[in-house]
Amino acid sequence: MKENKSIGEILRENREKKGLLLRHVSAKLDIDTAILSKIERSERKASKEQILKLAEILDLDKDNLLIQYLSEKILYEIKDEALGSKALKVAEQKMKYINKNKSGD
Amino acid sequence: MKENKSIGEILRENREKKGLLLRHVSAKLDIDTAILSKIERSERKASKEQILKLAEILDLDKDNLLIQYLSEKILYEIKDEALGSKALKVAEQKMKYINKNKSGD
DNA sequence: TTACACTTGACAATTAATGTCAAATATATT
DNA sequence: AATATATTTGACATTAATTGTCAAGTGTAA
Repeated sequence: MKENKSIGEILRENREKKGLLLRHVSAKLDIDTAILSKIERSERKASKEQILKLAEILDLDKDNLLIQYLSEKILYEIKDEALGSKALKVAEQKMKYINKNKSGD
Repeated sequence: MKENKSIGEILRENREKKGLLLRHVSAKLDIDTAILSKIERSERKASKEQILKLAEILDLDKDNLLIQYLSEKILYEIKDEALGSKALKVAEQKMKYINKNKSGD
């Protein structure tokens, strides 16, 4: 029941599945291979633009990849916080509230 | 059923309730009044340290204030994202997974 | 019109994010 | 073993975001 892959793992798996080298993909992203290597090993974070480009290059679903990316960003914010779980729940509450009241304002 | 106050609103309300001036509180925080003014009007974000100090100064529950603070930080990350809600849900899933598997590792 | 609290915006300093490059490590292949 | 290729590592440069100061402005009340 292995279900939790990091963005980095997803990117590496799919790059290798397509037989692409860091060199090939990083060229399309217009960055050094070093950075892509770090992104795949979760040593650096990608930018949103890079994620979208990577989805194209690797034929991955953009929305899915973006959701994974954003959720990692969220977790990064609270990773060292004892109250992280509670903060997440409150954020969801607020989100509901915002969405409910988002009309002409 | 007004339930959603920003951290800034909470801070201002409680500062005024105690009859304190920006000058008084900002001195304790060791910052310019301008910044505190901006924090209270949500024009700037406070730091975690400032939030904890403010909880002390204003006699507010630290955990509560911190949760509010963190949840705002989370929302800030996804405020312009169409997929924000979904990302939040996925973050919660991942959080559960992490907490479940956090033993000696 | 003076006094006081707060706000605004231009700017400076500091810190974090994002990138390059060259050298170090694998891992094959000859 | 030696060469070739792919990836990793870390020192460093550049850029962007955060966090702050300061001085002038606005609002309100004595």
